[in-house]
Amino acid sequence: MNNKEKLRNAGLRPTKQRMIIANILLNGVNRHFTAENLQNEINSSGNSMSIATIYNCLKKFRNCGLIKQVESSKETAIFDTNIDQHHHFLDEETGELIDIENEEINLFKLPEIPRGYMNSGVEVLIKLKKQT
Amino acid sequence: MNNKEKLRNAGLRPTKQRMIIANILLNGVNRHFTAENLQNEINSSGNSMSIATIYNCLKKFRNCGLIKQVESSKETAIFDTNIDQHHHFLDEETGELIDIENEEINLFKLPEIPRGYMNSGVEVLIKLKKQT
DNA sequence: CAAGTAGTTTAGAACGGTTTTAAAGTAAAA
DNA sequence: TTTTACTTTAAAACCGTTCTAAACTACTTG
Repeated sequence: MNNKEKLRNAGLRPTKQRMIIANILLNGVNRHFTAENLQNEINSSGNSMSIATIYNCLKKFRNCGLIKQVESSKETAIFDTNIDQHHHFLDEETGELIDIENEEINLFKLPEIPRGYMNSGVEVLIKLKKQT
Repeated sequence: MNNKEKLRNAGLRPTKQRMIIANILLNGVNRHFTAENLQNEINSSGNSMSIATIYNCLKKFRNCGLIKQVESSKETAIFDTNIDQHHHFLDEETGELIDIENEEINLFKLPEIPRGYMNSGVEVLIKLKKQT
């Protein structure tokens, strides 16, 4: 399925701007990025786009499940093109994230989900520091 | 050990402001809170404190290990008086966090830590949504 | 195809949480 | 007591993100 179809399937109009972003992000190579990273990439490809549009687009993509947003206490929002359930290493010094495939972690025992709620995803974060 | 001693042990001068905050936070009852939550609490106890001081103090407390900061993609920083390794439920709608004791989750298999790094803490986040 | 309409993009302003600044104040050391 | 280093403060600055409202564009309907 091409990116135009992906957008349509997600209920999004394939505008020029969304196609530029989809072509950068949805090429099968997983990555982490911020809105600013993406704007730099758009600029250096000879295009340009308002930062507001980039945020709008990332929010729409996220709400449609085309990308994910990572839970991280960094000041800037970090997005992830890997939408499968998976986990992360976090380099606490640099903030860099490294993917951990779901199968690499085995959660043997989980607590009872509070009444009235359902589990909507489990994320494991392994914090790293430089070896001394 | 009283709070004055805790501050001294952590290498922090027990100033009036730090004592006010320590007395609120370090009373053995675990909780999550933001800088603003804390300021409201200080105000309603008849004291007052600059928001800059509150941030300074929370950062120092965190760096000394007296409190933790939670990994969360909320826009405001969330702190936690529970400094033991533990995990969280996250209500995705409200952002509310609920503690999960370390023993309630059993991580059966962990991935290999990247070369040159060491594991400095594992946090599991179980995202919750309202049952339909 | 033309006209209408609903959705989208934009620059710039506004926002909100956090950090910086620089001056005044305080704790500890000498 | 005097000195020194650290701390607090209000206000300004900062920075990532969202809002505004006007211009624009994709799609629908005739």
